[in-house]
Amino acid sequence: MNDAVRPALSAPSIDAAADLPPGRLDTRFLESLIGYNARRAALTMIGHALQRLAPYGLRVVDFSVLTVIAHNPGVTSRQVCAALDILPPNLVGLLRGLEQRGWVEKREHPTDRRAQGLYVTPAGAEVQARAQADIAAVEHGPLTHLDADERTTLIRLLRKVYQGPQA
Amino acid sequence: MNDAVRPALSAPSIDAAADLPPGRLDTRFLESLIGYNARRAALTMIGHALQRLAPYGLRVVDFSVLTVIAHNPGVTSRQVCAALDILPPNLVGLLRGLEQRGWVEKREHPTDRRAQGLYVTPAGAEVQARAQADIAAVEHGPLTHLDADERTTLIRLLRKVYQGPQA
DNA sequence: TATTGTTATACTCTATAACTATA
DNA sequence: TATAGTTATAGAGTATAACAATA
Repeated sequence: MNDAVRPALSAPSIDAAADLPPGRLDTRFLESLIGYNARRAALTMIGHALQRLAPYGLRVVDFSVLTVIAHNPGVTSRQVCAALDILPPNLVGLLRGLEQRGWVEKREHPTDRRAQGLYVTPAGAEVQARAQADIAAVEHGPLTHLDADERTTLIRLLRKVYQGPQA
Repeated sequence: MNDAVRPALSAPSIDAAADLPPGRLDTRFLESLIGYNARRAALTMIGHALQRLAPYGLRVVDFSVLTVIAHNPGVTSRQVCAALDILPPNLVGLLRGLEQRGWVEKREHPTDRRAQGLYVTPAGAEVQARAQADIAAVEHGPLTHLDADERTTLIRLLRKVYQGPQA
């Protein structure tokens, strides 16, 4: 997000949409698109999450990785990559950061000596649980501007978009 | 609904989520979030748009800029930046590309000699109109997995998320 | 021969500082 | 003093190629 979102003083648009408030541009086509609106809503909600995670020194991607490991003890790097759509080379640095803070540790995999099992430490589990509670609070809080039914409907429709009708 | 949050296990049990299909990870918390689902839906729809725009040599951001200019003749750079949340230095290259292809041109601003009015050329208007039709086709086509009512509801709820209840 | 984790690296996208010419 | 457009550049995010160890 950036701050360059101040409407300009005058609207030099000559003949654009006459039924729009003066000073505002006609962006109605873009605003009619699912992708455009979904992206803006995602950026808004991710911005809220960002603020809630900042006290823990976590970015959204760090929290996602930490959460997947916390909920799937012994998971491998490749599995985390597949679940979160992260490329393996880019996960290395993320894991290194979580390891250095003592929140994640690698142990040898029980059956495959190439792989490593990922686990959260007690400290990591604590941080993840608190962060998850904070994220859940903002998700169900007034910042979403949605009641419970609307949230349910919204998520159902979004899943339909990216998973198909069978979702 | 499904607000029950998974307990954070730190014990090294391999199969954490016994009620999940084997081989799949537990990502249920992330999947309960508006931001996560909105981002995935946005990436899906933007991917579709990407494919439709490729024949014109347009990326999504190029199409967005071209569309705003086409629908708002004489608009200034700063207004485009504000409308699309693009930082002014990053718009320069985008406009240069559209100018070099003969789709956009700058004229002097009628009242402010610092500014420039942006206009689409006839060729630019043609490309924009065709691209917009293609985008609209995929938007209302079977790839969205939504009927008209669902699309309307989805967009209304997404706007509520990022614009507030008054939207 | 294929896969896991890794390094190095390139490419893209986004953000900041600073300049010029106008207002 | 503030704003429009621009340059240069820094930083984050994302992508590909290739390697050693293991399957």
